[in-house]
Amino acid sequence: MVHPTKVHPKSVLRAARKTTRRQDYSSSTKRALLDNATTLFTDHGYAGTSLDEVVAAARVTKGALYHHFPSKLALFEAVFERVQDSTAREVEKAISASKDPWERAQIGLEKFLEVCREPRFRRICIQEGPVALGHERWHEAEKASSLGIVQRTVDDLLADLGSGEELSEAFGAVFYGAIRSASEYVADAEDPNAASEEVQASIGAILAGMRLLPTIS
Amino acid sequence: MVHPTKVHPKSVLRAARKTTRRQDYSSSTKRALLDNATTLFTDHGYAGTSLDEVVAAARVTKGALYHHFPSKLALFEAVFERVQDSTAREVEKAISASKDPWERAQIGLEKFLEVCREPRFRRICIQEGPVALGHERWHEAEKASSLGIVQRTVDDLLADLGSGEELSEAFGAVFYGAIRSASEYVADAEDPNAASEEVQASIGAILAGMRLLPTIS
DNA sequence: AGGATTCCATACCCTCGGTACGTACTCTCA
DNA sequence: TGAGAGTACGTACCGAGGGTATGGAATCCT
Repeated sequence: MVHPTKVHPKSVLRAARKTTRRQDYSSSTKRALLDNATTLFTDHGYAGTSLDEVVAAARVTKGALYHHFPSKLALFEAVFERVQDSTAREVEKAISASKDPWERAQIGLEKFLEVCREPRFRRICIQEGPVALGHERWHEAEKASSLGIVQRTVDDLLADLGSGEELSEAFGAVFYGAIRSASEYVADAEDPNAASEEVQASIGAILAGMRLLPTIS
Repeated sequence: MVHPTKVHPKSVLRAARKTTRRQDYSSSTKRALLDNATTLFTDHGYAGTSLDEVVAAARVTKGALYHHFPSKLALFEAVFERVQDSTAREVEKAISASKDPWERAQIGLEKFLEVCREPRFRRICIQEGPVALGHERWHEAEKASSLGIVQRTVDDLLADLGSGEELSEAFGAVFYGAIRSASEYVADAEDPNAASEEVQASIGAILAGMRLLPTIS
């Protein structure tokens, strides 16, 4: 887009520093808005948090908020994507430790349950997400993130079994729902550690059973 | 609570007819409110429907609404419970056709997926419910309804296998999540009939695998 | 018959998302 | 280096919508 024909020396300096002080301030207030909005959305949900609360927590005014985000929904969307990305990256990184698809599934499940212990992802991405963004947009976003990870993992399992590929998407949806529900079961439990073990044993049993099947159809 | 010592002849007549004309009018407008609120909540969600729309559709005013329901949330709650109850009863009735736990599971799943083709239950009880009522209240309601059915079915399966009872609740949560997610997979599919078959085959495979396990732990 | 109660309408209040506009500060560029 | 342009906000206000207060008409009780 930008085609500077001549480069001013000062511009060179700024190109080295990459940002101006002004931009630093700006991105700092934007981060403050995102951070505080994240905690407020996590605690009170989308409809339950007012923008006045957000800007007060970030120590700015609505003018600042609406300079950075065109609407409350856009603010939530930015929060949503940040939480989603960080979670997905964490799980993906843990999974990459192994090559065996069954081990990867187990590691991924364990890591996912661990991440969900903190309510951020559960509340923002699982509970509020589909309602605030709409089921359509939410599903698209999940397909590119958590659901995508589950889908690829399931595909690997089916490939290892050598059958059931035509049920790939259905299995992906089923397992994703199972994992989501499991994360809430763990979060609601009085003893989350024990609950996590239970859930891992349950899904582990399901996977073990599938391995025993001669073919899947 | 009520201990009528003497029964007035007129009261006897009303006891026979069971309701007065006035009560008929009242319950009629209440039903109109519930019906229209149900379709509006289904189409636009909880936050997306205004009470003005509801009362306009029911051809009454906010005075009438607030006479019957103390708040918007209470209105939603009434709608929620009605949809939830009718759905649960339908599934329960279908399940009762068989005694074999594995067959009951299959029948229940099929019926549940069929019921979820109509968006009422999905939107109101699955999507909006937890956000509008709060996760706590929603989970309690589900435990007494759909989740309860799934839980009892799962318990029967584990009992038939003769192991895994200590994982009962975890399995219940996992399967319930799987089924919920499956219903949305079916609803979003271009060919819901085919998608329903896929999902039933997937969960069927999972159940078949579990039957092959010597023990579950 | 007359008071009590139910059922509902009307008018109003308050919160909150969003907009219009003003302003101070900074960056650019001659 | 200083003046114009643009950025990053702050302030004041609007309108939609949930909720309330009040009143009245119909009905029920005795």
